[in-house]
Amino acid sequence: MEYKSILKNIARHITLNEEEIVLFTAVLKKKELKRKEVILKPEQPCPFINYVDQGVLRAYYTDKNGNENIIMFAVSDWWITDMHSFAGEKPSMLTIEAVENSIILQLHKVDLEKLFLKVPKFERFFRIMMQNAYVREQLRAVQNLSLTSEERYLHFTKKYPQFANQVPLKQIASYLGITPEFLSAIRKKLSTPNS
Amino acid sequence: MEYKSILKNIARHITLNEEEIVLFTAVLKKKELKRKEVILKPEQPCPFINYVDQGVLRAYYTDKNGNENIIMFAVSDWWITDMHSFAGEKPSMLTIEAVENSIILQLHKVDLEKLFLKVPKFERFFRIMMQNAYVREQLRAVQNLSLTSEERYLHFTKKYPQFANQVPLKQIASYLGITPEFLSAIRKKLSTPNS
DNA sequence: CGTCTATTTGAATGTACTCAAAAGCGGTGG
DNA sequence: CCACCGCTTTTGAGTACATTCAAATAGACG
Repeated sequence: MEYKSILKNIARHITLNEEEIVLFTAVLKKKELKRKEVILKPEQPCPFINYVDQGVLRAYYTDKNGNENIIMFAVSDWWITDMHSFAGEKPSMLTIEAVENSIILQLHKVDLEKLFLKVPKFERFFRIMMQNAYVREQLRAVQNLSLTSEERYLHFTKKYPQFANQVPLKQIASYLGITPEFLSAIRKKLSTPNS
Repeated sequence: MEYKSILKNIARHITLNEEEIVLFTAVLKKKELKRKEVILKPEQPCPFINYVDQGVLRAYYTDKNGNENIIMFAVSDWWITDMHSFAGEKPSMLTIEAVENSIILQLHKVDLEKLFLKVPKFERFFRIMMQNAYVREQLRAVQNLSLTSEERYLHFTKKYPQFANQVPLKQIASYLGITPEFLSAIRKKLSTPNS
């Protein structure tokens, strides 16, 4: 079954019958992405949300100096989009790109709006999903304000051990809001038996 | 009408009939808060969300060094809670406190759950509310990663001019993630006709 | 008016950045 | 299969941004 993992993801919060499953899966668009393939560029509209079936994606903001600031990673079983653009139908600020070869399922906004009307349970599902996303961001804000760079790095590797292996140091540094050089120095310090 | 502003807030996203308005307003609990009055302390459960009818509230995290890190402010017509604690029924990490004399309307979790069953439209309302909260946090994350302290301060005063007047400098510094001394220096620099 | 807290000032310090260059690593083509 | 290319990671020196600490000044509230 192609949609096994996304249906399991949905089932964590709402229960769908056969008919609803068909309605839902019918609007999903599967995409296979190659490493470094970009699915969203700044200034474009972002009329879809993406479920990561396999692989890793990242979303980043390119600032006026040309630096990439990584806002989030998404591994298997995560959802990722530029929510600001998706919800408000505004031009995107972010780039979304595959970190490695990946498979995603895209859900388009028009299809989602129809789905809300036909199967109102999905309002509940997305309410809970948004709530979780908000909580995650709020926790991240707490950590950025209260922890040092070293503590944030340790917390990151503990919380997302899969990322630490799949994602280059440079990108982890960007996510943590520090330079790659400085993260390299932190790693060195942590690896030397403290003397 | 006591509930005029909260009903207008709701009406931005869903339409309620007379009966639904009664059901909703019946579960709201009005509270008058004095300056510095605390409505949530760390480790307590947080079974309510708060609508700010008048005044200003702040939510902050107290780290292991005893420093207060302000996560958010809420002025009139905003909602505030420790969403991590509210949604997950976990002990709170935050303190929520009135910055000045305020009036809030509290909505308790059990009442909200009942409301979701009786009036499913509220799932939609809170879905949109969570979505907006998530977008706000994501924008803040972008700014924290890509702007300097000075730029963040300017952005803050532009976006929330009401806060800059109602909230002490010390708390703005805490929200921006810098020390009061340094914010004072930024202000001084900005006020001197650049020479 | 006096007390308490917030803000400003300045000096010394530390954290993290920039820039430049070397070393490592993976993929590709000859 | 090895040599080369491009990109990532490491290293180090010098610098800038932001903090800590201490003390003076200003403001707010009872």
